[in-house]
Amino acid sequence: MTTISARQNPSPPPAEAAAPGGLDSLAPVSRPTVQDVVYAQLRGSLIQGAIDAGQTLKIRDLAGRLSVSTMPVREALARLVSEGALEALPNRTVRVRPLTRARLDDLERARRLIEGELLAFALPRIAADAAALDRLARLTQAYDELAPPALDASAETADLNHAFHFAIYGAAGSEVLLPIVEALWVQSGPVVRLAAALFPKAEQARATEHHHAIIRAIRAGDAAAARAALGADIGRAFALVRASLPEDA
Amino acid sequence: MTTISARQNPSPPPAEAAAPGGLDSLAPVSRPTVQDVVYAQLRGSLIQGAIDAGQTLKIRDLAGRLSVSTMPVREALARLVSEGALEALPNRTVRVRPLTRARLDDLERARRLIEGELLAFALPRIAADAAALDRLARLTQAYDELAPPALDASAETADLNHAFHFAIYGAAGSEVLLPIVEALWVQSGPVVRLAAALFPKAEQARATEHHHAIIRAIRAGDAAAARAALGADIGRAFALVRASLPEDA
DNA sequence: TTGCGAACTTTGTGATCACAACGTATCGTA
DNA sequence: TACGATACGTTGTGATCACAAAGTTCGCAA
Repeated sequence: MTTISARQNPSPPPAEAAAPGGLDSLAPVSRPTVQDVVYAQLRGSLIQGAIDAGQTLKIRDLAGRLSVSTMPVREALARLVSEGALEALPNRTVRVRPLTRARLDDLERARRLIEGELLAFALPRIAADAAALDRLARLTQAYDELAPPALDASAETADLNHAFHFAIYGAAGSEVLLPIVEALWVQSGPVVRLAAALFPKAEQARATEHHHAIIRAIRAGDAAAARAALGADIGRAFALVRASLPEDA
Repeated sequence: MTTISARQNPSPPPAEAAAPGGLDSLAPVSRPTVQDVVYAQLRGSLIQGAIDAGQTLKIRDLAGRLSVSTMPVREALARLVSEGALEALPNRTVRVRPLTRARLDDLERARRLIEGELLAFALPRIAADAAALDRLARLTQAYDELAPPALDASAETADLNHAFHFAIYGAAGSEVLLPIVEALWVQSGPVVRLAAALFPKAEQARATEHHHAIIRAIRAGDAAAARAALGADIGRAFALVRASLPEDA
């Protein structure tokens, strides 16, 4: 797997690629730490459903794969557990939360509620912002062009879908709700993976259809229609997974 | 401050207080770790608003106060940061999130939305459960009896208020939304502290009035009225803090 | 053959050490 | 006197070691 260059590695210093011309990026954010990279890596894998539900994660194993010490890994795992993406068993081991019927319903309800609220709040702001509307249109177009050939559980479709939704949610400007929705998406990782694997290829087009409907509703300033389209988009994946749940609960 | 007995302390083993009669508690949960205790301690302090907004927390300082090593403290702090209770500055230091006008509005909106949903979902379940109704009634009664003499920011009133609300929310049975609301309450810690300090003592009675209204609405099966009463209960503290916000934003 | 127990392995948790980055204070110089 | 640079202290982060508890496997006895 990918190797993360640790800070205190015996390897020579990476020389930091000093900005050739200007004042670097002058962004106030400091250089990301190793644990941030580990966290982002695991989070990305979870959000794409790259790790099977129910699988247990071992600190030393992950540390070995990523060529870091156990320290950043355990902190990253702790963060993911507290976000609900992973589950801490009484054995002190952590695993990807398994999908049950009750959890599926619960997740869908939470996402419809909160994402619907963010959409309704963002709607007038986006409608009044030509640049934001343009960005959304370009994202759906990219999604359209990508969908037919590579409609399966590819990382690109997942990323474009994520980008589209969060371009909307971010416009709501809620520092409180946005990270909550991000956490819900991480928890929904196994759902989107299953849904993508289950969908007959012809049906996949419906996803972008919902996106188009959302954009139309935003342009029309119709909050109810936008919320309905978003609900259909969310419910699509959940309905399919729910129908083919192999488990009992 | 309180001292937490660490697992590997040079002190003699605590002998574990073996259950005298039966099979221990036979609960499947393992003994809480040191970091859990540290986390619970900090979380409780935050939820009661015992730590001022904007104050920075230092790992070694807290470790010294609690008589533990830095290890459990940094993990507990990381958990609280990922829950949004604390804020990680680019300096790598963490502090209690300061209250701004925008954040206040944001928090209130999120709480009204999610707690209202949980209440609406729990309402028919509670109405059909005599024991649950009784528990709520007893909690409000305890709150009533406590309110007049010790209405200030005492830990007891905060705990009883917390118990009342989460007795309702827990009945909704949402494993996804419940931890989210818990996180929102931790984030609201400075608000309730400020509100309790600001309220004229005579006005404090209104809090229990909202609780009574919620119970009446539950008994009547009136979801709209229940949601309105809950919204009034939540909005009460926020309105007062908002009116006396010393900050600019 | 099956059930139970002991020894080993695995794995998470806590402690301690080392290091880098940031902030501050103090001293020197213009 | 004021400005700046350097040195020191503080603090977070990562690595490594030590330990306890849970899980696993192997062997022995009924």
